[in-house]
Amino acid sequence: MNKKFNVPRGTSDILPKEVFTWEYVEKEARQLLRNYGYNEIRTPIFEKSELFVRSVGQTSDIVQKQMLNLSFQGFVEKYQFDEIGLDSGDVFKKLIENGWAEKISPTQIRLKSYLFEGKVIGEMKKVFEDDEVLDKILFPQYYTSLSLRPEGTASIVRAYIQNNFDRLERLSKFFYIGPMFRGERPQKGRLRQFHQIGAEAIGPESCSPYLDAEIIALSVAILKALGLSDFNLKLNSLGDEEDKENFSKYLKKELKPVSGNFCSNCQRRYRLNVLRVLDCNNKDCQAIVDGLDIHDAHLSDKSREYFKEVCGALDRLKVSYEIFPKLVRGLDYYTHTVFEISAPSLGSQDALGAGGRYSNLVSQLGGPDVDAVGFALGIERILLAMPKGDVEAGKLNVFIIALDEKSFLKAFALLHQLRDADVSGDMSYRISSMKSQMRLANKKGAGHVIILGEAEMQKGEVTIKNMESGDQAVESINNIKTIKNIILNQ
RNA sequence: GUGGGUGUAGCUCAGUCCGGUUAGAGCACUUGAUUGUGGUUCAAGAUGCCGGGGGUUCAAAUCCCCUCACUCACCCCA
Repeated sequence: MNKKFNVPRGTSDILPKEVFTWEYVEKEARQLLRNYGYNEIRTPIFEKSELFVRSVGQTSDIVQKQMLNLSFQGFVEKYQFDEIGLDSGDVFKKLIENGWAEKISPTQIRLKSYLFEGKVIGEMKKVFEDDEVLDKILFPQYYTSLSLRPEGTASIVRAYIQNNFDRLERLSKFFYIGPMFRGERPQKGRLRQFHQIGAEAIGPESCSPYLDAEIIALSVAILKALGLSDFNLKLNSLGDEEDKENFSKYLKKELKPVSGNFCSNCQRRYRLNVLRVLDCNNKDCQAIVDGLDIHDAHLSDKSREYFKEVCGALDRLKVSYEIFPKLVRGLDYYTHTVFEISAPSLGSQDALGAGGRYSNLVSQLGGPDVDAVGFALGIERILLAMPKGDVEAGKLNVFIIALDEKSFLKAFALLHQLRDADVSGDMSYRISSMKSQMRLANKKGAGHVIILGEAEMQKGEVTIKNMESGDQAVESINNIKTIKNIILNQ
């Protein structure tokens, strides 16, 4: 016997009976998104890896260990400095001067492991003052390859910039529905290929607290439309870039004496991105952080005012939320408003959706200096949290039963005439007993059955049976219109 | 990357602790219950490398070792 294949780990087939539910979710979401003035955009499911490195953030777990790199012969080149725009002579000269030459292997693997041990970044920073050069040396693969998208925002922003939307309109509102990919260990509510519904509002006029509120209200509205009610909305503001910077400094200072007590992850976070220490789940880390009394002191007056307006707008829309000063999110691009919607019923992977504002991402990716705000919802998690009721499966209008060879030919032709007239129908392609064909018709959920046998053939008629009432009618086989009307109960 | 759990019929599982006839159940499937009429009921039938490899034994689904897959949790996130 030949080898039997299974789906790759962390992926799954969405089978026909499940697709009805998926279509329902997508339909409801599309409807609402359009009601709110968002238009669908479809971007490739892979992009240059660098796009994600620069948007999601080098220090994020997504980039460091979850990105699925595409590699095939002739595409991922052996790493060469000049391919990523570095002068190799320059780089090596500097490295040799600083005694680093022997630590760098051609593939950079050794160097990367130094980074994860946290030993290298400070040292290297002294050698290369330019962050981008350092990046290219440390993560060359991200500058020479493609990756499956781990999230949607980066691609949308890229498309916004590439297509010069800022010249076209003052505010662009996009939504997307599609698969995302992360190389994590799968578990309940976490897959390597998962699907998101997301929306982004980008443009010079996107900096309004009412747009923050709209985005949050919209994500809540979609969940409610799908029958979800048991979820919590956590809200926070990180402030602008400067506030974030100040907050980081403040945290570094406050946490310095106790930083040795953090879990190993937070040891790294402390050095690379202190904010992330705040949402660590480790008990010890939480205890340390809880002792800090985090409030909104890190926010400038302007940022605090903005956040107040967002909250006010949400109040007006009667969207209930809870302010969570420790909510920081794992993607580096967020500024100001961040939010997360979680469902306690989901277990450990409880985030149904999340989002926030990202004021600097568009310009960071080479676009105009415009603001943006958005959210993403996880479809699989929505499905897990949705009330279990069955979504109506597609039913057939008619099932045609042919009882012998001669009637089969007529039946086959009739079936196609009806299909062309917008009647959904099917038949058995094997002539078997009336009983078994009736059973089949019933299983397919056919509303009516057309019977064609010797008796009908002689008179040029068909028998039409209503499967619900059991009533039968006889009609001329040539009278397609009347047959159709009976079948569709018109 | 680190732990725990589970792999037996198409599906959901019992049987494993304490080795012993022919490995079971429910659902699903096929056929039938007098001529060409479904759902409910009844009857009959088909279905298994007991995840894979190795070992112990007269004898292994059952005990031991290895391995693979799935799953849950840590981590991280949607």
